[in-house]
Amino acid sequence: MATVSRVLNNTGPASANMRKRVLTAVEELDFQFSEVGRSLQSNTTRTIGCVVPSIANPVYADAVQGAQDVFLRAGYQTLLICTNYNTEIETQAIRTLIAKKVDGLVLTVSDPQTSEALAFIESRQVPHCLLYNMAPANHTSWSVHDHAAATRVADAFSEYGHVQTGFLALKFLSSDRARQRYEGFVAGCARHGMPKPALLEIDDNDDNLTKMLDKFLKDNPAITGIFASNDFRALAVIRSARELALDVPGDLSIIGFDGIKVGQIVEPSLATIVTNPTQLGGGAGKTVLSMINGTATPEMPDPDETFSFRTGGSLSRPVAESNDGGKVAAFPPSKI
Amino acid sequence: MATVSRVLNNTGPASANMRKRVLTAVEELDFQFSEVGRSLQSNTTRTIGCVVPSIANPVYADAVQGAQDVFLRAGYQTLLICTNYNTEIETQAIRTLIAKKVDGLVLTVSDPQTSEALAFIESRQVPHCLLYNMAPANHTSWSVHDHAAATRVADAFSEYGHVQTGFLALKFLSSDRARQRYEGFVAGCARHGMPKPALLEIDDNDDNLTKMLDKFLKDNPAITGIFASNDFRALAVIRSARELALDVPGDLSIIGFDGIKVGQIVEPSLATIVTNPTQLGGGAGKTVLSMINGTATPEMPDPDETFSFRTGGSLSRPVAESNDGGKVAAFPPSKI
DNA sequence: TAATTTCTTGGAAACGTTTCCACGAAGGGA
DNA sequence: TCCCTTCGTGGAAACGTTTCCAAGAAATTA
Repeated sequence: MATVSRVLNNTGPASANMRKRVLTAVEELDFQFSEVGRSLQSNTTRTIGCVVPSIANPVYADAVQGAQDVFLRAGYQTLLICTNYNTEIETQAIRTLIAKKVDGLVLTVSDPQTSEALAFIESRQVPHCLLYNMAPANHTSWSVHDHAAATRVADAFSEYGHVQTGFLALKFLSSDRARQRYEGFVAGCARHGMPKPALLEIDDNDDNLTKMLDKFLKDNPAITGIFASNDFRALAVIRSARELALDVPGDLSIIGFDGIKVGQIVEPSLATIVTNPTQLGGGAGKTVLSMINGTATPEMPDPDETFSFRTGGSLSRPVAESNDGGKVAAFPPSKI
Repeated sequence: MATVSRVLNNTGPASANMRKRVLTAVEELDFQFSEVGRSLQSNTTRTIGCVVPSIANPVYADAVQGAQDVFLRAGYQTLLICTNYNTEIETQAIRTLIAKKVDGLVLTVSDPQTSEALAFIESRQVPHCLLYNMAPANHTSWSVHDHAAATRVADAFSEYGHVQTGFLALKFLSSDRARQRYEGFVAGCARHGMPKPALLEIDDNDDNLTKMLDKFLKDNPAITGIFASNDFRALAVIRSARELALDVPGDLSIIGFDGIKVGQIVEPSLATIVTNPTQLGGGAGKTVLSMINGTATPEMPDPDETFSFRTGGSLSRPVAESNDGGKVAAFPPSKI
């Protein structure tokens, strides 16, 4: 048995004869080591836990894929758990993953400040890296600098001559990410001397988005641009605007967030903040691996490089102020 | 030690006093069983392997999510591997998963007929269920009945008065799924007395789709409708058509496949085959669990219920044949 | 009170590895 | 030829559980 271990792992000596004997036996029995026994002995599982809210959201899906690729290349496998934005599942998931002795964790928690899961991880000293969260002290996180990105959106609206804008998000700005975006956007607007953006909060089922948008625009008639908290909602707003017989971008300009691929395929194309989920997921993955192996941690991108602004057909100067035709207005002013 | 095991697992007797002693010790030491030791002893890991090409594709992402939800509810966790359509990784992944002693497997392989991975699984007798594959003998699979669905697309084109159509797919119809769709579409067209659809094969990077589409339509001037092998490609075709100054659906009708959400948000909305990846993933998950527990296998949906056709603004009667305005033509004939 | 049963507890083996260590067989030098 | 070194091999312990079994304590019965 000891000999077999040595031969198959190429550790320690073995005569040529013995080597052959072992190998033929392995062949014959179709033998394969049990990783469970191995893990017990080595106290390592070559498995990384990955916890995200939902991979139905392409942002997380891409991030998970990015991390998973990194892990696979390094010989690690990925134990995936989707919490469906449920804190209990989140906590439970972490407990189980740690009981399963994962070598590390990549995770997006609902609220890093209060997360039981995160506290538990700390107490167990498991190598880990956050993803899409604001890192509390003593944690590292790969995420989009939401605040700065949202400020950039305000810049864009300002450059195109918009004054009164709106911000569309899920009710109660439920995630810390949404809050960051809202605050960044507010700050950006303030910096340009624009009035504070009006807040349009919606439910997740956007059945009545058109009605809500209608009311919102009637309540805030000066609004010429809306920043939606993600691209899907931005596209939904465009559709609703269409139903209200509003011209996008002439009557209403829309900017999204995330930079999903379809945004460039549709008409009008979507002006948006482009992010790189795969890169973030991969980065978080590499960070965890570096913690495990004690190697140098990969350098994180500059916060301001975690996103970029991409203009598109959904953004133009407001018609009322524009002195050229709608078609031309779809192009950015030369300065940009 | 034996006592601790009994107390914590509520198996076997323990005096009230002892019970308390154990529990306080557990509390004090923050003790938690190692699942590794447990697995070694019980020969079970409460882990299911899940192998798909890529979760960047929302179809697989949703399917994985569906399976994962089922597993989580049943107390199982999911070891996810994305193969990036690479057969070597596929084979390697399966080997490792089996070495890790997963209790079962849900997987999409590139070609079930020749898959080494699948053969390996069979030889090891691991409970498993295919997903989005045509099941070879002795295997079960949850998948869309691609052939029938594609036939349905031909029906739709026929109902709307189209005669010459085209089929757009990746080069060489690389997956068995794409082949099934092509064949089903061809069969459907034949049944309606329509000529055989022309085949437009593209690369994955659709930079030059517009050019290829242009040439394709010039080579086949009678074409009035295109069936794209998935929704993203359908949307891309719509964009390219727009660039070629073609009216969709007037000059060219488009039907997609998958039924992704954005299809309903964009303008024109996308006529497509709607599938339910979450349901399929969940079904495959339940099937594996039933194999593990020896319970009754869940009933699979009728093949013809694995999809439905949803019409949309991208499909109408061809203008040349239409005797009413384009707007009205966007609605289905009353018969449907 | 003694004998018998029931209840509680801890020892030991087993699961499948790896690693340390000791033992025996070669081989080389004197 | 004998001793010493080197090499190859297998025994044993350890990793953390669970489960079987035996032993002792307590409770019941005669």
